[in-house]
Amino acid sequence: MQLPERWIAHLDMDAFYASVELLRYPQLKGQAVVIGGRRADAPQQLEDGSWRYAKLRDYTGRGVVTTSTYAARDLGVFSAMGLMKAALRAPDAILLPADFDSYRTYSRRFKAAVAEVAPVIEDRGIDEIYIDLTDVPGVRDAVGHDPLGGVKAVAREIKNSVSRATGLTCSIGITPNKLLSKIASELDKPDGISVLTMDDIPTRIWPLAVRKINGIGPKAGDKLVQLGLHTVGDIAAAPPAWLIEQFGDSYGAWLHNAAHGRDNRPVVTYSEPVSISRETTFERDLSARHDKALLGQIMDELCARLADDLARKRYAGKTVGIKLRFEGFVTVTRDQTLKIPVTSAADIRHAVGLCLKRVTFDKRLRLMGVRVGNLVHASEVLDAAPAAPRADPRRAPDNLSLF
DNA sequence: TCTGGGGTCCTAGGACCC
DNA sequence: TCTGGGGTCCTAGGACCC
Repeated sequence: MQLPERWIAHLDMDAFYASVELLRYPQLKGQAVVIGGRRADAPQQLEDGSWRYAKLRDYTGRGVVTTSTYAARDLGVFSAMGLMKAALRAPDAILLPADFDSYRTYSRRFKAAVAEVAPVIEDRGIDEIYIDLTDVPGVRDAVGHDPLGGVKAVAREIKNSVSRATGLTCSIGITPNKLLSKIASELDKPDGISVLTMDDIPTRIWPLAVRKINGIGPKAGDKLVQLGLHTVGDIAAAPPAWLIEQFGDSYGAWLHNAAHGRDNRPVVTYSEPVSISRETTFERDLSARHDKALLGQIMDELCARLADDLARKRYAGKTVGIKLRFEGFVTVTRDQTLKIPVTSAADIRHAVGLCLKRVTFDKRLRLMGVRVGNLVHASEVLDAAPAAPRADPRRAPDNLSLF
């Protein structure tokens, strides 16, 4: 066996949100539970101390499944599925609203627990991370005699540490790179460890569906299947020149490399945010004419929350953007880059007004969002700089006239 | 039964400058 | 007096991910 230059782990918490909820409601263990919906759906404790839960069948609205327990998945309920659709498949499943504060707490805990064993960690969101194990003593020292054994022992150590800190299980894939590890962590889920070398690609990776590769989404997946390529092995066997013809220089070449398990991206332990945003989907579609006041109010609220986020994270941004989604799911964005970075709700709201002027409102709205990009640290913004044009609080700014 | 909210990255065209 | 070639910034849309 050719020894890899790196050992990269991908750690994925098992049904993370649902598992955190089961710590709070252990009596639900084994049941079909779906996370999603509104705060109003939170369980209520009755006088006799027992709990009353919302059932999926009683849900009405536009929410989606955030996560589900494995019992719910057995009934065909998966992440991103509309709750109304999920209710058809599992009407008796229990519905719990998402509690992101709690999930963030457990997220910090599990990452700290991993860092005690292996400190080179790349954050990939609330419930997964990449870990570079190459220089972890238990891995490095085993290279000479039993590399795979050393890697597995460290993986067990990480899982034990996570379990002690959180009471939760996770699945770990360990391979020579991030691409393969991401796939490997799913091979033995939940609570599993999978170690793969490049030699395992033909037997363990090539039989998998093309969508198992991180970076092949619904569009590329459909196109590949349309072209007769169903498995990763099918892509690997395709002539690279043909892939490039079909998918373009960049993506075509990437597909070829990915199918052969090649990926040299480093584990990145720190990154600055690029943008911060807030958006909301309405309970019912709103008319720019009819619901003007309400839309103006919602936009004010979004700007206020975004300004809060910026202040809390100590960022300012030079580009303000809006996102509008109309009935029919047609999405439109408009950006406005300013001379001076903004932080205040009023300055954001003013720039939003400039963006809104460039949109035609001929359909009802389903969603509105605000984003601030081109971020700079708040400390780098000169207070002495001339103030950006501000909305006069005594008068409705003219941009409000659009709503 | 239509499809949340928070992100990143890529592409492609036009403006503008040298 | 019909028109090159970069580089960079801005904008809009879209794919993809958790």
